[in-house]
Order: sequence, then structure tokens, then C-alpha cells
Amino acid sequence: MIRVRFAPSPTGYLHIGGARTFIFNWLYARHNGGAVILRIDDTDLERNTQTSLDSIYEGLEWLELGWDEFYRQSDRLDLHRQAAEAIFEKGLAYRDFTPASTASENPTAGWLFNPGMRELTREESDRRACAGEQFVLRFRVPRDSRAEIAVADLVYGTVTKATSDLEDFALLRSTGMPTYHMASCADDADLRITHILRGQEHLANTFKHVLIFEALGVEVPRTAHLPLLMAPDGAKLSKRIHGPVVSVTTYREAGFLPHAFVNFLSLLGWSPKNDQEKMSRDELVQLFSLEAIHRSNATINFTEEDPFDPKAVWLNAEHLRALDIDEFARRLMPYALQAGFSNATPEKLRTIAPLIQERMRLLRDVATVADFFFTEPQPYDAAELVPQKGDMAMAERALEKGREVLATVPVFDHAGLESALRTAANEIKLKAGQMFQPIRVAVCGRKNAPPLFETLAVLGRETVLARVDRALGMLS
RNA sequence: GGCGCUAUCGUCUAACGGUUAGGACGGAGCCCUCUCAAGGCUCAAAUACGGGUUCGAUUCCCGUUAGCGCUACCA
Repeated sequence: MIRVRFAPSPTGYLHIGGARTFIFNWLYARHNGGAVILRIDDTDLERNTQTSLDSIYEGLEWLELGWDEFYRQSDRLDLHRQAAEAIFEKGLAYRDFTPASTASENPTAGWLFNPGMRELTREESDRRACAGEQFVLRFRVPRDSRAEIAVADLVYGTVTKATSDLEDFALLRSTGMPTYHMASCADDADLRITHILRGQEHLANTFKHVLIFEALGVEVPRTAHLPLLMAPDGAKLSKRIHGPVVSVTTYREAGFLPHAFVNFLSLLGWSPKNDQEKMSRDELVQLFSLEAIHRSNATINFTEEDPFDPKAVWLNAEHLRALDIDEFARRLMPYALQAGFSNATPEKLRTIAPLIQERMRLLRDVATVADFFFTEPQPYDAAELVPQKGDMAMAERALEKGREVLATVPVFDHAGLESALRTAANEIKLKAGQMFQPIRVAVCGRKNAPPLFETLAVLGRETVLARVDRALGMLS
């Protein structure tokens, strides 16, 4: 049984790199019928925040992928300490009584261990510990018995590290709290994690982890490190320097469909190798494989003005169009309300939905694409009413004739409106487009709008006539 | 600095050692059309550099360069 875990630290909101790691884990588990474990790695008391935890939940839930088990490391500290203790008892770790160095004085290139501490006898070590002296527990890297540590990564292949380049890393801090390495490995072992999919920044840590797992006497989980997501400025994606543009909630608020977002992220560092771009969740699960994951970082395209990668937006538009119309209308609702269309109802959205579905890229576009269905048209210049190759007089003629037809057409629907309006255009010797444009602007407040007859039908005779009258008023 | 990883159009990516180096986004243009979209077609756009190995290298090897990561009692 394959068991994977996603283990974020609650030290900032969930960003797209974290989301992608989660997605890859989820995809791998689902592809193989395995389990997804969400584990909050919150052993860094100083940096943890509740808002961050909330943001991670919120972001993950929005993805609509789900997980099977949930843990918090802070609930499992005893386990971590016991594991560290066991390693110490085996003589594979030692107490280091050297006072913590101040962060600034850390230019110790090539530092491997603090002098004198590795060789402390057990008696001496116990004596000082009993006397209440503070210490950090360090792993005793086996530099004499072993030349190198090898990791057979599922993505990067076999990578090795000389033990002479590996420092005696900490297991327990002087506060007694486990370090990330200790907590992570103890939990992975206890939760019987079989595969670790995580960012490539951890590749170098894996050597330490292998040592810990071996010391614990458990099977070492297989690792698959994921190439990193980079910002356009070349830096690793960071919440701190790139801000909310990399936050998952930013995507949600803009109106990305969760599965479109998942689709986009899945294509960063992985590809199905068959030129397929738009994929449903099931297709992704079906196609996903570790072998197809790349080793080079992927740059995500965004700017401060436009936080979204154009491909993500395009993919979202594709998924939006593919949505069942009722589903589409339903997804629209919160964004319509957010746009201030307080008169938006599910029924009304359902009638508008077909008119705007292929004209939207993000759900929030409903605000700019469908405004005139809910409110009076945006103020526009009378000149806008002038049709192609026409003048004010033509606009007026078209509107007057149009008003007459709109007031009298027996059936106010697509078919009835189209034939009546086309006939009318003929009668006053206007091209169809010249007839339609002034009406469109009068009704929508702009030239760019959904097809005219459907729009009129949805708006209804009364509203349409009122708006045409207002336009007429502007011309006289 | 040390150690590790990586390198194909602007971006995401494809290519048993043999292809006119393919696709997608974005860009430009054309078509369709009541506007806008959507759709269709076309164009521009890449193998970082230098050495090998080979009949033949985007692909394998070495070096250079560049980028990234790790080098904490952060994760």
C-alpha cells in the first residue's frame, strides 16, 4: 500500500509551490490506489501562526482533492523525542554542550561538528546533562565507517554525498524540541510513509534522513524530488518576496476553477508526453507517473500587474467552457455577488450563463462581462452609438426603427427578434450590423457584448425599450 | 567558499543516437461573423558555449559558463 504525505509548515500562506507538491502527492497516491496524509509540520514554535494554518486548510480544501489522514507534529512530540532518545542510546548521536552560536557569526564554511563534543564519554555527557547543562543532540555522522551516502531518487536518479561533507546535524534543540529532520523522519517512519514527494530543496537533506531512518532501524521511504517553481525574476518562488501573487487564495478569488488550477500546476515539472494540455482530474490521475517528472526548474510567468500565468488563464477558460451549464452558473454565483450584483439569483444566472460562458477567462470576469444584465449599462458616449461607416443620423434612424420593432414584435425571443430586426434593417436600407450596433450599445453600454438577440431576450422587452429610449434621448 | 542539481522557442514542454527539432500559451496576420468571444488557417520564435565519442549528437562523456538548491538548535 502506497502512503504519501504532504507536510507543510504553517509559517506563511499556502503558495503555489506547496500546492503543486500536494497535487503531485495526491496524483501519485490516487494513481496507485494509495493514501494521502496531510501532516502539519509545526515544530518551529516561533514561526508558526494560526492564520497560516487556516490559509493552508483553506487553500487545500479549495483544490477539492481531499486527503485521507491528518496529523499535527505538535501532537506527536513524545514520539519524536523517543526516537531521538533511541538513536542516542544506540550511540549514533551525542550531546553537544556548545552554546548556540549567534546567527550572525556563522561564516564557518565546511563546519562539521563542534570540537570536543563528539568524543565526550557517556559518563561525562550524562554528568553534564544531569547538572542541568543545556545541550543539542547531534547525529554522529559515520565518517570513518562509511565514505558516502547514496540515495536512489525516483526523479533525480542516484545521488551521493561524501560523509566527509556532511555535518553532524541536530536532532533535538537545546529546548528539547525536535528539529525538522528528526520530527519528519520519526513521523514518516511511524506513519509508514512509503514515498516522499517533495521539493528539490530537500534533496540535499535526504542524506541526513537516510541516516536517521537507518538509525531508527526502519525501511527508508523512496523519495521523488520535484523541480522547483521559479519566479520570473529567477528566484525560487517565495511568499516573502513575491507576495500574494503566489498565494493559492489569490487564484481562488480571481475565479480559477480548482481543477483548472490543478491542471495548470500539474504541467509544471511534469508532462504526459503526448501533447495533451487540458486534462480532467481523472485524466491526470490516469496519466500521472513519476518517470515523467523533470529535473529542471520551471518558471512561472507573472508580473506585479498581472499575477497570473497566461497559460493558467487560458487553461481556466478552457475548463470554464467545458463546464456543464448548470455547474457553470452555480460557480458563477459567488463572483456575481462579489461584483455587487445583489439582484443575482441562481435562475437569472442560469439564463445568462450560456451568453457569457465562452467570453470569460476567470469567474470574476462576470463583473465586467455581464454587468448590464444586473445593472444599468455603464455610462457611454453618444458617439458609441454610431454604427460602422455611419453617422449620428444613422444611429438615430436605426434606434427609432429598432424601438418600433422591439415594441411590436409579437414574440420577444431569439428567432422573433432576429427576423424582425433583419427585416427592419432592410426596410431602412441599413446593413444588419449597422442596425444592430446602436441597439447593442444602447442596451449593453458598449460595443463588445454577447450576441444581440439572446441578450435582448434575456433582458426582456421592458428593459430593452427603456434603454433604447435613453439612447434616443442622448441623440436628440 | 564547499557540496549537490539543472540547462530545447519569451514561458510550459515533446523528440529508441538519424525529425524540415513537434505541441501549447502568449505575439503577429488572415478567415468566419451583428460586435466581442469561440473556432479554423498561416507566420515569427529554441537545442547556452567549447571539446570529445560516433558514419551521424538536442540526445552519451568531459570542461566552461549560467541558474538554482543545501551548507542553522528554520522547515
